[in-house]
Amino acid sequence: MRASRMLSILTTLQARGRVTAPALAEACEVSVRTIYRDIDALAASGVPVYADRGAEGGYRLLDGYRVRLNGLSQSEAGALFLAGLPGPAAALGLDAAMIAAQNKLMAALPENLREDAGRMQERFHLDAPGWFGEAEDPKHLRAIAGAVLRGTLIRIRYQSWRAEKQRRVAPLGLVLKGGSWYLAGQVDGSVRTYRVARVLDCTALDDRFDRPAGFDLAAYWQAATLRLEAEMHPNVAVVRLSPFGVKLLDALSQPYVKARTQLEETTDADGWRIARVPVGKTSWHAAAELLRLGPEAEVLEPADLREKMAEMTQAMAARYRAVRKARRQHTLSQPTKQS
Amino acid sequence: MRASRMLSILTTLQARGRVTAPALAEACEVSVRTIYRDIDALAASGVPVYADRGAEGGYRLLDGYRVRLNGLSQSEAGALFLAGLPGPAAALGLDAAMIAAQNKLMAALPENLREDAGRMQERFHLDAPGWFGEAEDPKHLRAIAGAVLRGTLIRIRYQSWRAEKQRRVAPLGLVLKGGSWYLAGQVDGSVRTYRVARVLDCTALDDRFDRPAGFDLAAYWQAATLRLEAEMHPNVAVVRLSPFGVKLLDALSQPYVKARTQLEETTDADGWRIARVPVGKTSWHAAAELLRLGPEAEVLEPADLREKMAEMTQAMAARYRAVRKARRQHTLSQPTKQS
DNA sequence: GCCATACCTGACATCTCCTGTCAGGTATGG
DNA sequence: CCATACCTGACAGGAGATGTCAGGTATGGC
Repeated sequence: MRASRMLSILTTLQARGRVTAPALAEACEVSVRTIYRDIDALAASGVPVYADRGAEGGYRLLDGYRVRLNGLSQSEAGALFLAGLPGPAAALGLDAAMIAAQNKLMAALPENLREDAGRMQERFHLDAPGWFGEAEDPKHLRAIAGAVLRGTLIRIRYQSWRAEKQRRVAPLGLVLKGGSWYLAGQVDGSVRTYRVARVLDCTALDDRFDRPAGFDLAAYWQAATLRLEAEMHPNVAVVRLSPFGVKLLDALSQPYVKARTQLEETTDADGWRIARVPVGKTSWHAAAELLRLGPEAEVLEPADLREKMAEMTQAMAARYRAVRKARRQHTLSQPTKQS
Repeated sequence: MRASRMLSILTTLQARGRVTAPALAEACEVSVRTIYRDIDALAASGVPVYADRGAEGGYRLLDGYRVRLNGLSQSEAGALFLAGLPGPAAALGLDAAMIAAQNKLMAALPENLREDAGRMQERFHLDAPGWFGEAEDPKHLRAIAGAVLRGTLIRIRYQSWRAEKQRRVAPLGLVLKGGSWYLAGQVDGSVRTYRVARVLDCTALDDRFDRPAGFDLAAYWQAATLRLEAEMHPNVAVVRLSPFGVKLLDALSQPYVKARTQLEETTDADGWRIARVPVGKTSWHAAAELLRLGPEAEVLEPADLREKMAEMTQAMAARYRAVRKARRQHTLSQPTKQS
């Protein structure tokens, strides 16, 4: 009888934190004296059980002892600590919680696995923003995160690239992409993506919403990014490139564009090649990308883009030429007065 | 006596996996029969202990039961599952291990915390590459990761932007930045950064190395990125911008450049403003960035960059003008024959 | 098919330990 | 001061634990 009772006491202490002897006596249907004897026996067996006398008293286990993790393999233990996003956790106000949780997790691991886990933790690092980027810390991230977890509606005032709008949104999930936070939110039955940094105001509502059955954030995000990246490059420019221009395009293009650029194998008499390059929706976007290639590229099609390139390059050349002439006349005349 | 023995048996089973009755009997200094009785009692108490008869037999606990996590707060449990990098874990060959570990961790959580943890897991997502970027899967990542964890040297053949080199490296840590993997490695006493995708060959050596005392990967990486980002923009261009040019610069620049661009408050007679913009080390890099602004910007200094801009814009304008003239002559003459 | 190894069970004699009650002490917070 | 909780020793009575022995079933390796 006693043996199983002691197990029961241990389990109860692990699960409930602090329990009084009278409570344990009632649960086990024995006297309080017996419980005191059992607690003595547990302590003698090595279980770090502690007592608090007085009102608000009772028995409890040493913090940390309650946590015990066995049954993980070496790589499993290490993989757990590959995870760990100090930056995003801090952005969400969870840095202290994460540190505490990881400490407890570490303490719960057997000694041999603790070393493996620690090694993984100190030898891998995640730096979310790309080069020259910066981690965002949007004003309303925590409020939105809270609503995401609670499953309650929010009302946001949002600055889209066209205008300012107000929306009542069901926040389904948050995504961190290249250092920027995005909200996947449902409005009027469809799921949309909002850049959290562009949320001007956010009000948490008490109303709950029905989360769409089977909503898969990762799958939604993958589809959404493909769609948006395609939308940002709806057009294709036919461009004639010098050999150096080919290299420049490769060096200056992002993977999305690189992957979809079609370069002809054949060269013309001058050694130039034709390429079909995805470009932005407006002629300004498209022109900006292609202007970077300087005189090593010539836009052939579409005609309006070609015209735009011609206009812009004439204007640029004229500007530099005008200043050159003005400066040449200056050097021929008397020195200008300083003001 | 029996009660503490049963605790001991339980602890042993949790720690060791499978143990035979004779072994337990020896450890507890009782007869095998008594152990059989104790196991019966444990099972009766609800502990899921299982027996395998025959050679390679023994007692073990139900898998998963061995794992038990208490003592975490609600936010701690959630924060643990904010972590979780399926992409990088897969790249390192740890996806299966991570899934298994997280399942076990989840199973070890008390019921109420399991819901919180699951909610965090399904409502937050990390997409490491920035927009239009792609997740790398470098050929030698796993070999390098293995050496990082073992603390053994590697010999790599590396393609720097200048030439191909061979190095004997002490791999100290791996960093994932914006979807790309970097190795922090020690060579000849100093720590350097290598892009893992540019490693052409990697040979793991058996030699161990002394890890620099107190090496902090996160601190090293922060310093290294600041240094490299500064190195990539060693110069400053003085640029005159139209009102639209100011907006273009803001829209097209990355945060690093935006943060360090100095825009004068005053405008000249035409409404244009002077800006000091960090630019690349070569005139080509610098020119490529500024050409994107089209005729809305005019480079004033440095003189050589200005000269470069003048040359390039003359050349570009001439190219489009020449083709225009050629096409105008074509339209005035008889239609060209199709071949 | 044999062997070694492991789990499994009942019976029995002997011995050890567990339990509840009672009384009185110490500690703590309201 | 009071209520609540831990703490300890003494005692009578009762319950359960332990080791030995014999024989059965199951499993993998050779």
